[in-house]
Amino acid sequence: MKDEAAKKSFVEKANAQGFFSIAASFSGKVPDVKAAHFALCAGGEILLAEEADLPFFSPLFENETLRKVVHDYKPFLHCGINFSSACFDVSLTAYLLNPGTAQYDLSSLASRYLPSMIASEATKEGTEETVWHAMLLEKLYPVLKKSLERQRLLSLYETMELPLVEVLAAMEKAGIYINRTALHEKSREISAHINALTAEIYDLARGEFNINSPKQLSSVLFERLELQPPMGTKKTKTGYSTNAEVLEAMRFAHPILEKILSYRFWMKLQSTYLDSMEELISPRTQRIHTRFNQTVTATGRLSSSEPNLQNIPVRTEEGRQIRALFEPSDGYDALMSADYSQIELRILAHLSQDKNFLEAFLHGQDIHARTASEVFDVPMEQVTADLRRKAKAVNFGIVYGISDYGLSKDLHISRQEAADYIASYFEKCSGVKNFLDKIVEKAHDDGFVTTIFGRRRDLPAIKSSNYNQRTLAERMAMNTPIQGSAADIIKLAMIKTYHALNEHSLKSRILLQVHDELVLETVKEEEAQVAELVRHAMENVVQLSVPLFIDIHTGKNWAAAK
DNA sequence: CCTCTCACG
DNA sequence: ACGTACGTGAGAGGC
Repeated sequence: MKDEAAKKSFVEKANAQGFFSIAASFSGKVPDVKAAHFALCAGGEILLAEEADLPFFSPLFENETLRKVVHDYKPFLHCGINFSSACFDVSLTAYLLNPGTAQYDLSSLASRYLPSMIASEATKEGTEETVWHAMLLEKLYPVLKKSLERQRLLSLYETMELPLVEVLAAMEKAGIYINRTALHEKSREISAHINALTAEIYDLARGEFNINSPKQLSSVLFERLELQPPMGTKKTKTGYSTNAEVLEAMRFAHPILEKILSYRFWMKLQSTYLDSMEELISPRTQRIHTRFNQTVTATGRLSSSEPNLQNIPVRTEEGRQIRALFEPSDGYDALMSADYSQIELRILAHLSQDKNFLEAFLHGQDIHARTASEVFDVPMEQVTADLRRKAKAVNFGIVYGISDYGLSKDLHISRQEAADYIASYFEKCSGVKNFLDKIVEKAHDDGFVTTIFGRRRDLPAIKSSNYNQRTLAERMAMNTPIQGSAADIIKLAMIKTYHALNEHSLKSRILLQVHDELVLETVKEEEAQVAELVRHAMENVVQLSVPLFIDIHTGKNWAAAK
């Protein structure tokens, strides 16, 4: 690396083509990621470097006119290497080009986008891996860049996905504090519940068995106890399904059923949210550093893993006690939750221009009550809680790509009744009906759908002769522009919020994103200012035909911030 | 490694 | 007559 001549020649080649690639191997976990060694490539010329050589490279790295081509930018940020807007992340661009695939590793991308590359070359052995990666990156760059431009995805990359990486890295680095003592206490409490239920279940089953095994449970319920499975219960490979829906439907047939449901509930909390969470507390920071994955979902949403902090319980009181374990870390006073109100239905209003939806949101009405009023033909004042519940289910169904079967199952009504609701809905909300018809037609014609911001999802199955595959693709065509536009909006809001907090030198920071919600930790003196700043950023990130609205709550823990 | 189940938006 | 709600991640069992 001390070879000045080699470096000089490398810089010349990089300058001549305006870009160079960097592959690195990383070690350690967030927030202690270290880059072990690097391979740089420009015009086929390779430079190798260790972390100690970084100062040597800083003029090259900091040159904003030179594009740095990498695969997976976030780990670079985690170890302090920032390429800002001059970064071309091939994993992100490949994701934008085809968000439906699971594979964005370099070998897969090489075989997909470099047809001249022989299969064996895409996973070259023998050569130092980082060197090979740097060479692949250099070849992939012009191909991916051209595809991105051709599909009008470059601005989405530059204004949304790339700037978001820095925000996500900061959130991952911050982590969220979990009260370990309270977690142990909760775990002991739940273990007692589980032990008691286990004994009762063995007693009622007249023998011991593994309650966690659907196979064994099915044989106990439907063979030993000779219980009758509810009509239409699905057969799995090993017997009748024993899921909550089945057990609920037959819950009064035998006292064991309530016990099983209860056992399952506590077991879920214990194994998924208490036992495994503890193992993921960083010994150094005492916080949980989830990963926010940017190239996973087909719609543009983020996902969260190790652990997943986007599915922490909230719908039951006992579940909310798990949420209450998340607290502000040292030096912070509160957690703040800011969530979009009905963002998907507001997007539906915008995309469909349906008169009822536009009017409801422009007048600040309760959208489900308004829907009930229309569908069931009663004045707004006479909408009962039950009618509202039903209308809410229909609205959800619309967003998912409705079917009478799905709605009937959700509401426990007959298929005919569900079909009647849908027919009435489409009669009253003809704008929505028209939009859904048009988007499916467009998907058939083009083979893809797009969001408000131009994110695209290919739907090749829409031409399938297989009924299941084709109708699934049609539902995706209806759902993706809605779910994906919501994802776009909150991503932009995160970028805006993050920079607004930085520009005002505020200590408060974003910790989590849960699809339509941001969770921040705040200090007392900043609370009012942060609330105002977050509201402004989230509500004004885009101008739709209807206003965006967020609810903000602050508390001593995540459950209290609701 | 796949299946089943269940937590979230 | 057919079988379907959209998008995720994770634990446990069992092959």
